[in-house]
Amino acid sequence: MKARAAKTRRKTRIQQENEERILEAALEVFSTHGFRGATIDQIAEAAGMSKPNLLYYFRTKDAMHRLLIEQLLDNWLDPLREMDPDGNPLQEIRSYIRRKLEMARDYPRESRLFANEILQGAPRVEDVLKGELRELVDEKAKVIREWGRQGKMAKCDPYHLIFSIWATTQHYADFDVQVRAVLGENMSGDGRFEDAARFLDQLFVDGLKAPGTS
Amino acid sequence: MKARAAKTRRKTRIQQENEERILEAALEVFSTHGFRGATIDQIAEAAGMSKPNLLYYFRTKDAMHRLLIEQLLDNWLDPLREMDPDGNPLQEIRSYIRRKLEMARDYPRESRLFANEILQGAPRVEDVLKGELRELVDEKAKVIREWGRQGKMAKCDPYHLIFSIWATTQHYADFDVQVRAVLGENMSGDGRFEDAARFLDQLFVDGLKAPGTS
DNA sequence: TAATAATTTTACCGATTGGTAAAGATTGCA
DNA sequence: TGCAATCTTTACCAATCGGTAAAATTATTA
Repeated sequence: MKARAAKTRRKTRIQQENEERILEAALEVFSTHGFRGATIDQIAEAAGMSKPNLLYYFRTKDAMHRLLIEQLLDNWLDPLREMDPDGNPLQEIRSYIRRKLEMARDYPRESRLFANEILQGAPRVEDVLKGELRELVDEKAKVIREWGRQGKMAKCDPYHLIFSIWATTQHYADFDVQVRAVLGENMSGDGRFEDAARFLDQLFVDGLKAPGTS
Repeated sequence: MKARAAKTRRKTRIQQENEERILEAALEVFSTHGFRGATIDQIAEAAGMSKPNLLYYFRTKDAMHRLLIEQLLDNWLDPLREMDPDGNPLQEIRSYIRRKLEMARDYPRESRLFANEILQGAPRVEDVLKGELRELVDEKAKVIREWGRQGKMAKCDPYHLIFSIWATTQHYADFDVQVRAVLGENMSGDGRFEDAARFLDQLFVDGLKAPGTS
């Protein structure tokens, strides 16, 4: 071991590459089988690596999962954070929906990883939900309620509005198989995405206009 | 073995009771861990039964899961089937949402079982999705599109409308942990349910009124 | 280039997995 | 009540699980 403090030891090129490959493979496997359903052997094979070699980089199955969830939560709340209290309400909601829908399109595995975690009781993220997430939602709920009070949009329950936006957008990632089965495989992903965006705009944006507005 | 044909042998009282207990336990375990994450030992323990004894009634893990999924799909499509082409469009949509929401409240484990299955690629129900489900949705989509054409409700993409109803209602079962974390545990389940119902009515029913209608 | 650090492989471990064989206990019925 | 059918238990199995030890190999650097 070098004299340099272990905590700050720079990452090797090989280490960098392999950790990336492993996390990519782990995301693939965890997102489709959940934590308990995933096996280290599966992940190792997907990463093109022997199991002991994988375990040289991540000492436990849990370590991989924990890191993935951590990275995920960082990005997951960003779109909601960006909702601007001083912006145009319906425009802000429209942008939020659009961003969430883009995430469902571009990062479906991350969405499914999260869905699996919640579905299975959120044993590894409960504190984040009750802490960071709840605070952020409380804050934005106040903003939305104030928008309603000022007549800038329809009055509605802001919590259930946010839930509905989460549900409808993430649905396209989490229930992708079902969506494809119903719409048929012949329509392109982009086509589905545009149709969904148009419908959700109509539902949420037109539907939540302040009464009496054209 | 009796002379009576094996296929039509009547079920014993004990058999009846134990199969029920097993399916109840299996639903509990499968719905929270998914197929691969669930173990027969877990199910047996939840059913208060030894593993070999359980396997006397269901010869494989798959057999339990298959039966649960089968029973589930039977009920799952009923609310959509009940949507009446000759009824009042917005009232029909309102009732459909209400029924789906009630199912999410009363049968959350069934909802999570289904969600787990879809999330994990629907390996065991793909044919139902592409067959029965798709046909039913196609049929109802035509009805909704016709309602729009006749000016009885706003014109919108019927497929994405149905997806949105599924997503928003099932969200309360599948993401229950998250909903509770955000809303706090102090609100009763009934309170949450009523708030959700009110919001979804506002979003879908008010939001989809025909343009120019009061 | 030699030595040292980083990486990979081989061989393995005890625990748990889904499932079986067969003996033992219980039940229902003639 | 006796006996066959049904049910339950005990004891097991091979395969897979998450993870380890340590030797063999490869890359880095003084």
